[in-house]
Amino acid sequence: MHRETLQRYMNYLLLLTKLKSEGRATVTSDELAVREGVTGSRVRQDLSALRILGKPRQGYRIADLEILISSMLDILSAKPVALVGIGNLGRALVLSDIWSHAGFDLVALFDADPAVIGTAVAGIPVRDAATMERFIQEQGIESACLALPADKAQAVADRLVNAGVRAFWNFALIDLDVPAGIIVENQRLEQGLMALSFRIAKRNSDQARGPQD
Amino acid sequence: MHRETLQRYMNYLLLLTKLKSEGRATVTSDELAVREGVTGSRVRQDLSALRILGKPRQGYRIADLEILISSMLDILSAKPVALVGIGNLGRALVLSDIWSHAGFDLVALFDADPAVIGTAVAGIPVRDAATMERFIQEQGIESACLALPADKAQAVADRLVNAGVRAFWNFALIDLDVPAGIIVENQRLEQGLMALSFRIAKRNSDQARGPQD
DNA sequence: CCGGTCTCGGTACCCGGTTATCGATTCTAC
DNA sequence: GTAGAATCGATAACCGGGTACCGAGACCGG
Ligand SMILES: NC(=O)c1ccc[n+]([C@@H]2O[C@H](COP(=O)([O-])OP(=O)(O)OC[C@H]3O[C@@H](n4cnc5c(N)ncnc54)[C@H](O)[C@@H]3O)[C@@H](O)[C@H]2O)c1
Ligand SMILES: NC(=O)c1ccc[n+]([C@@H]2O[C@H](COP(=O)([O-])OP(=O)(O)OC[C@H]3O[C@@H](n4cnc5c(N)ncnc54)[C@H](O)[C@@H]3O)[C@@H](O)[C@H]2O)c1
Repeated sequence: MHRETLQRYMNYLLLLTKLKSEGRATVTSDELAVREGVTGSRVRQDLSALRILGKPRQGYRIADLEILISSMLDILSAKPVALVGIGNLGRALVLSDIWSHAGFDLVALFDADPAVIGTAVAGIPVRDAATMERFIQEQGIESACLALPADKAQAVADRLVNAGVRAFWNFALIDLDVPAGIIVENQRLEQGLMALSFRIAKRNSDQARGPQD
Repeated sequence: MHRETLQRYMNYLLLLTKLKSEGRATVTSDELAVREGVTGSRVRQDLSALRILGKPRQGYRIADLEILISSMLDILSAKPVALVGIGNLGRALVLSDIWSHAGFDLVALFDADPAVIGTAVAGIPVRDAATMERFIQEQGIESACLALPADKAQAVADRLVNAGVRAFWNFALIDLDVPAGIIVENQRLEQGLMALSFRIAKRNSDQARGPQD
């Protein structure tokens, strides 16, 4: 599955949550389509691929969509995850509620700074990074989020792989070198900002040329 | 231009910076290709679209690539930008060095909390959000980053649009409603985490079925 | 100097994502 | 009950990004 498609599914889910909170029980393909900038046709094909059936003149049942899309993304499972690096970024991530939304359960925080070890963030204690391997192994944690300086990330990742971690959400500005089979999802905030820059440049040049429609 | 293509250009740029720091002066299309998981053909077409010429048996001059890709993304320009919401996330963004890499110059910070107003982060003073409009107008700032709670984001965005802001980098978990022509680039960290969840589920099911190759 | 090899530039083709279209089904209105 | 509108499901057509391929230029070794 391509990234665009995956992103569409995620956006459907985000939108469904909103619709449900408004009391809606069903939704049509065209409604989902306009929010995504695609046609109803595309939406119907997306849902069809998940074996989701709708009813003519009624649409799709929101509850069905939520369950099926969620299970495809495997975000119902509460996979335990650890976060290493309780700086500004780490703290913001801990305090956000994205973990449960994406099927993770944030169960452990680690840092190397004595000033933060022993404190708690969002009720989760910050442990000494020196004790990391043991805790990870004992708890069977297979996912980790890295929010620490680029020059520390590779060494920490190596230790975590040894302890059994098989998937990383990496914020450090470095390409991690990991064994085959280990997943690294890099979160490069730079890219969002560069994309914004490009869109600004494009809009400005389009307006300078004058709208063509 | 599609998002995938844009992302490829950005990755070329990131990689070029690294190569240059290693003392390299030229790079071949195949070298750039393997890092991106595409063929040399695709890279040559990408570069050809930017009117970048290489030399047979030598490759492309890294300096040329950097300048042309950078200018396409318009990241040489140092556009002034303001950041609103100096919480954990805002602080992490201020302290990162992504702004200059993406063609922006972070010139102003705003918050509503008296406890942080008057302090400074990375040498930039935090101003009272009440004085936001005036400063934005006087400085001619047209870009803003929103790192504040979802229920405050729309009101702040409205005020900023009135003051002249025409592009947003939005971290609040809400779909901003803005006039036509105003750009909103949403940074949804949830998506990265959901993508990780999906990749984990896919790997696990693939392994269960056994490698097919 | 010359064949061999490497890599670029351009072209043709392919594939899959997207849209368009049409028949089938269900609900509403009278 | 029937006409009409709305919406789904399926299929076909379209389009553009990606790949394969080939000829041309550049460097190397002998
Ligand atoms: N584009 C992006 O993805 C992006 C954006 C912002 C920041 N970042 C990066 O995220 C990282 C964290 O940012 P931040 O503002 O929170 O930085 P920070 O300095 O505030 O936090 C880093 C934390 O990591 C801890 N740490 C250092 N070495 C460690 C180790 N070996 N084991 C465990 N913990 C260790 C430190 O004690 C500190 O608490 C930085 O590398 C920054 O460059 C990336
Ligand atoms: N997926 C994501 O994109 C993602 C991830 C993490 C956090 N977030 C969001 O980012 C936002 C900030 O996160 P955080 O951890 O820094 O929160 P935070 O509470 O630490 O910081 C919010 C800051 O905004 C300030 N603020 C509130 N109202 C304001 C106003 N009207 N004008 C100016 N400033 C105002 C507060 O004083 C505070 O300093 C939150 O909304 C959070 O949900 C999003």
